[in-house]
Amino acid sequence: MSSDGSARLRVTEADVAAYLGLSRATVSRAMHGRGRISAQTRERILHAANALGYVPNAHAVRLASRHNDMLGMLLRDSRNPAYSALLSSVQLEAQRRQFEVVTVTVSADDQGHNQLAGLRRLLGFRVAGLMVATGDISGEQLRPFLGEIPVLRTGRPEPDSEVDAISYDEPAHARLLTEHLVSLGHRDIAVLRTDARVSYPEWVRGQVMIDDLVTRGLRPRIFEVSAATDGVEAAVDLAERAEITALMCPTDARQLTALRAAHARRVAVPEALSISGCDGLMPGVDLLGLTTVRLPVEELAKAAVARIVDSIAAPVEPNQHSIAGTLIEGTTTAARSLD
Amino acid sequence: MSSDGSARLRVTEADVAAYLGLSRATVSRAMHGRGRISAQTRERILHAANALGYVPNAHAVRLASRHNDMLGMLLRDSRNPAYSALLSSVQLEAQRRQFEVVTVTVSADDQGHNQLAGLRRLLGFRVAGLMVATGDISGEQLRPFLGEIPVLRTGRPEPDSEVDAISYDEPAHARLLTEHLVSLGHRDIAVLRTDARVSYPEWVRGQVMIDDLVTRGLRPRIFEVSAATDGVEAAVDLAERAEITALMCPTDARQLTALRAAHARRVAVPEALSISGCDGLMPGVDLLGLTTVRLPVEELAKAAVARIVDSIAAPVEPNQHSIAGTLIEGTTTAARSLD
DNA sequence: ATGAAAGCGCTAACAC
DNA sequence: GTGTTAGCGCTTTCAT
Repeated sequence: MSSDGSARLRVTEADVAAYLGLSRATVSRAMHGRGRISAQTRERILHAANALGYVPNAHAVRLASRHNDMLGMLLRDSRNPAYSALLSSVQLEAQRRQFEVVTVTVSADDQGHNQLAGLRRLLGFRVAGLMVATGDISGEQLRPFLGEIPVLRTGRPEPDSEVDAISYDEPAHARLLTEHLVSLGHRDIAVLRTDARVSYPEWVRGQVMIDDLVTRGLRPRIFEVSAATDGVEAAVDLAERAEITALMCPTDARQLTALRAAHARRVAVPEALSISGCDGLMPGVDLLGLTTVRLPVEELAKAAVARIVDSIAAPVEPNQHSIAGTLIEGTTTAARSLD
Repeated sequence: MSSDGSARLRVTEADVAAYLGLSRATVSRAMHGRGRISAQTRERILHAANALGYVPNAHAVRLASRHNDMLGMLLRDSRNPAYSALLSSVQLEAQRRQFEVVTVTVSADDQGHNQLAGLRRLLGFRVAGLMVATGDISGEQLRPFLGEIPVLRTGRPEPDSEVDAISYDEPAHARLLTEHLVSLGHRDIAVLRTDARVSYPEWVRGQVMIDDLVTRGLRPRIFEVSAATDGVEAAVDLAERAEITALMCPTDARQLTALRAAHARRVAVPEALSISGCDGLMPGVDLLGLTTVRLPVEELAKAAVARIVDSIAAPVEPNQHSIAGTLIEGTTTAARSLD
């Protein structure tokens, strides 16, 4: 487990200093650009460092220096494109602000235990702030850390009002879609509602769609999505019998399933059945012409990093901020045909 | 930029030692389980550490201890599910082996410069090994590091034979698919070939499909995929005129586009046109019934981590290892109908 | 089994 | 502007 790496990685600040007949302090100043140092020696040092292949030891730097420039991100193991997209956006945004991101991916198997272990690993790095992008760890479990380090629940709604959070405005997404369908003239609408235990955000979307439709005086048909069944077949049945003219899915993946089922049953989309999704993250979603809401991933990442950086600078009041995406009107929805 | 975190994160090894009236050395031994220490004091220490909220400073640990337990991963900024899936799998596998993974995501904008800067940042952490999961940095650019630290090009084919690599066996994937279609009786086949500059792996798939079909005595129709056009429309044109009975796409995303185009033109899939893809990573791919090849992401991640860990233990001969995925026979392909 | 002491590689006052 | 001197928090011989 021990690498006896050769040359360059063994070069230390002292080596560079000795090579130039300078002191380590001067080399240090040259490397991170702070402190008084003549432009000339600075150049010489940088040049020599490069020639010798000197790369400052990040652990030593962080141990010795006061300011912490690492952000911790706790991520749920997931193929979920929403999370992977979030990670890369956060990483890029943090980099832009000169912060390093250290990520710990936790598998969901072990209830709570893995998550807390992950948190501890992050704390070991003395991260300046913590972004928690998983719902597996409760607000309750987060509490003990709140006083010690900025914590931001990221990309997930947060029930605990003590915990600062910034998430997608899923209710808004749901309403964007219902508004879209209703304004197209649809009245007989089915909604796929995911079991909250399978996916909480999906459940929220479905539930709000249903509520909103009811508020508008409609009586949506509801199909439950669980681990066992996705409800799509049943919904398409209804479309086949012309009992519904629109089907609202909680994700684009499910929308694709619905599209496929409709196609197999020769139910024309969007002529006979309009179908909507939610996500907008699938590669090629634009080419596919899906009607959906695009999650504002980049925007969320920017806002999250900004928020956590702010609360590192000075404590902030916990707040539940959310960001809404935008409706993408594709070709899977159309005005209700009056036949 | 400086957090003056309170209580727990200020607790140090010395605090725990003082609290118990022991020496720091003993506490240290208790924390990482090595060295002679009585089970009894070990328990006491662990208990006290927990009570005081002591979390060892990872930087100090890594600076003081000999063995390096970090793996560096250079990742291309990408929404590409193949990469995000790889990242989470690698992370999980590394964790299983008690390695920490530090990732740097590089955006592709700046030719080579960003990539090298990313590499240096990784080296700063004195990572024990480097996984390079981007093609943006050439074997040539990797050369200088080869002698100093194990480097593994991961998930991408490597032209430079000096560089150890483990990647997907894209040619095998291509042949799995051609074999599948040919055995279904298809003879008039179109292939979408992506511009190599847009995506090298996609280009390989397409090119090998074409070569393999030619080898089998067929004359595939070729459609170029560039940033500007995806060739799908043209291909479906041909299907409409019954000049082809199968269309091979380089990715599942493009396959979806093709499916949609076919549907729009009322070209029945798979009756009139069989369509294949490649990836198998899209959420819901199983439900959609796509015929594709599933990239062996988990397997690759396992193999990559194993390989890099091996070469950390002892130098290995550079080698170009590749892993093939498996054919998924969906419902987008079927035997050629003889009409 | 435990403690004392010497670093690991770097930064940060404080002198000069 | 540059050098000196203490650490940062931990590990690790080497004694005891």
